[in-house]
Amino acid sequence: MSEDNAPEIVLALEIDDPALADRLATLLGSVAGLRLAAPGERAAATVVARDPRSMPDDIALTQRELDVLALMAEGASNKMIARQLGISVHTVKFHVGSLLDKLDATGRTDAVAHAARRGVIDL
Amino acid sequence: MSEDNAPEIVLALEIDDPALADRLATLLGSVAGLRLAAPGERAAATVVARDPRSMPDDIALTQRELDVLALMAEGASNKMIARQLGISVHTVKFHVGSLLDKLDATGRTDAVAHAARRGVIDL
DNA sequence: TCGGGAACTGGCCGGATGGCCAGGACATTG
DNA sequence: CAATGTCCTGGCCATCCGGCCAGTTCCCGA
Repeated sequence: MSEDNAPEIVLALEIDDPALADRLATLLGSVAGLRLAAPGERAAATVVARDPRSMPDDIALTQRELDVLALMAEGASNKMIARQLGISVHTVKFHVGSLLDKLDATGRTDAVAHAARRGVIDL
Repeated sequence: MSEDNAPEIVLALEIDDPALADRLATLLGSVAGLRLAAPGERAAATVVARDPRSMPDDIALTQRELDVLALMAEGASNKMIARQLGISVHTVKFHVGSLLDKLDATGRTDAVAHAARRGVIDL
């Protein structure tokens, strides 16, 4: 069908882990319609992978805390989160407090930023 | 050779351009050893492409708003931002208000999340 | 059986936040 | 010059936030 109207897609790699980078380069390099970017070449898309070592130890968040965190990232207020999860505002505050503590954040905005930075959530 | 005991590499796609996203999804979806991530699934790597033309509106933020936004993303309170920028808390609130309006956010957490999503700031 | 963690709820309170009103200074552009 | 836009400041006020105290149910592991 559409082969010639679409030129090769140039992909750049930004992978911290050398092993993963090598595997991806091998896999992607042999795909027809794809080409890996030369150093400095402008790519249509970039494959990025955060360094797994940047995540110390899994920051043990409970399921409920993840629920609350996700809604926080949506900009939801405590009241909204409470309604959404069917719990009381007090309980939401309780979980938010735990989140602030575990994520070493000073406020909910900081907590979401930290969580996003660490890959705990995706914005 | 390298014994490929390695499982599939899960790839997430974050492509602004729907056409490019579709082409990449088709190409990458048929590569042995690769799998595209389900929505929200944690991926080993992410393919990103920010189409500069996809945000021509560029959400016209003034320099001062960008200053405030950056500090907000650091989790700074209005008082801290005021001290940092050498302006009054009222002025900070003013800029925050403009930010909330321009970014269509309900609060500072939402504003930071939106800005990060749109690539206005990097967490 | 006796912790202990997770989840949940309540009250209280100081401070932060955001919306609204008002104003002035300063530079760029028509 | 006048207009526009950015930046700055002030007050007022309803609401929200986060921290503190307290308690209750579960369920799991020592």
